[in-house]
Amino acid sequence: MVNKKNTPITGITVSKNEDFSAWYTELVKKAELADIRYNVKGFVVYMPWATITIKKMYRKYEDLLDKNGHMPLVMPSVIPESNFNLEADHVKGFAPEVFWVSEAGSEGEKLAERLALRPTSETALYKMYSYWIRSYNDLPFKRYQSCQVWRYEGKMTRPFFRGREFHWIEAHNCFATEEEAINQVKEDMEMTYTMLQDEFCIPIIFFERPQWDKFSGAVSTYAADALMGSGKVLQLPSTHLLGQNFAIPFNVKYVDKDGEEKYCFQTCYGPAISRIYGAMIAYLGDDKGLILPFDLAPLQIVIIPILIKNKEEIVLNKCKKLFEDLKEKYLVKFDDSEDSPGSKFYKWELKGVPLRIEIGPRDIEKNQVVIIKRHDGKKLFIKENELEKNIDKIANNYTRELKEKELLDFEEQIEICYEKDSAKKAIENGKIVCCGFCSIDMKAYPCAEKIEKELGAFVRGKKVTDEKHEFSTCIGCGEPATCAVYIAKSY
RNA sequence: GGGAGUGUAAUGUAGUGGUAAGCAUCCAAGCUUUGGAAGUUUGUUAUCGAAGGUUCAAAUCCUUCCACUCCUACCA
Repeated sequence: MVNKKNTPITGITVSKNEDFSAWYTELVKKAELADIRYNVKGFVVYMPWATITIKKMYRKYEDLLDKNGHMPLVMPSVIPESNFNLEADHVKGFAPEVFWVSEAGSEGEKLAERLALRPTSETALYKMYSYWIRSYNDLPFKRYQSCQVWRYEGKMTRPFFRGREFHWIEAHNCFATEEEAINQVKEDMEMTYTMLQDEFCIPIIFFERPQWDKFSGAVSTYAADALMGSGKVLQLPSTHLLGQNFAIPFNVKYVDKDGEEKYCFQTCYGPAISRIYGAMIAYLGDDKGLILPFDLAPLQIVIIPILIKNKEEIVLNKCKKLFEDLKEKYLVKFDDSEDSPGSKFYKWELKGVPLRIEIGPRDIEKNQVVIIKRHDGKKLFIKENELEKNIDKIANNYTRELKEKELLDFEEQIEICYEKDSAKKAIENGKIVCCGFCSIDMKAYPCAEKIEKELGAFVRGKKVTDEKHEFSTCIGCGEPATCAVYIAKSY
């Protein structure tokens, strides 16, 4: 079969390297991940192909939270204004992006009290926590919910990355001591590494955010930045030490062993699954389309028959038998549609199916099948009698291979800088800058503002673990440095 | 929040005041095909983003709104 000149292009037409934005838009549309024709800004339809993977991601995350002692619950999606207003910094941070429900019914009757569509659930949950938590026997108290939240975003929305409605998990925990709360933050960070790096193949690094960049109402914020290559980072899950900032206004107290009433120490953790999905498909995908970790693919194996006139039956039978053998263990499809083989190859590569099995008359003569791996395009010829064993091996190795291929060495991405000029150059060269800073407290904010403006990049914070680099002076003001910070461009 | 652009069928487009709109893809039916995007025949689908306005006459000109795309700012 010969490719004709007027062949329509149903695949992706732009290169990811040359025009990332256009590439992503085409990927979302052509792989049928989201439909943006719903016509409400920032609200998109999640199509089955994305929804299946997102549900699998939720399942993995929820299993891990369960294992670490969290219990699931489901909160109402509206929050009374009086509740919402209880913690001053929190209100200040979130009020500009709240959607309000203010009337109801065909006459447009005003509600006695406005209801916020939750932008996050602290102020919904903690009202209930004050009922539920009575004594030290109730602690630690660990809950999570998987839900949608709404934020009235400014101009730029993009499917999965940033919507006015997004899908996440939020975990909200209460402890008797600050130390336990700090340990929870550490556990949250470990969970994040397990999920994002090991399961979803996205390289990340955790930073303690500067005080001016923390979650509204928190004592401190620890956020994972995904390393998207060429020095740019993307904020992914963050975990927050809330101290007693919410416990006091919401009256989240317990009676301790000594009979005294005490306020809890709280933490919250918010992995936004929809954004993680966006980051994953953006990071792993290539010019042919999606690439997915094996466990997360809606379809893991597709079998494509190569039909030659008068030899159809033997090929079809062989494919059917293989399909029957594989379907118990894997998500497998036998694509016997009328399209030509080539068009099927393109289609399933676009969809990111990890393994493609081709069977044609020539293979049957040689007692073999052809297996092609999506993530590296490698073609394997497997003898029929070794098929089962080999498929298991290939499937088991797929995600690990993908992770190794995509893992970035953080140290290779950074450049140590001692003054502004070299830092500026490093940022321009697509590096993450590591430098000395006066501090990450509010008093360093003017310093950060100046530097951020000059470099066109942001102070992401202090690295959470094993900082190796030391600096004597702050890159902004020249005063003695108290810490090393990382500066990077962000998406 | 600031800037630039776009809106005609499911999709991509032609159509710059005068016949309710042409083409291709998709989709459906048939025949011939099939080792990287098949060919062919027939058929279905649009009151031109929405609402006003100008005009004898509007997809086409004007106003407002909505949505989308890109850059910038912010967040998860």
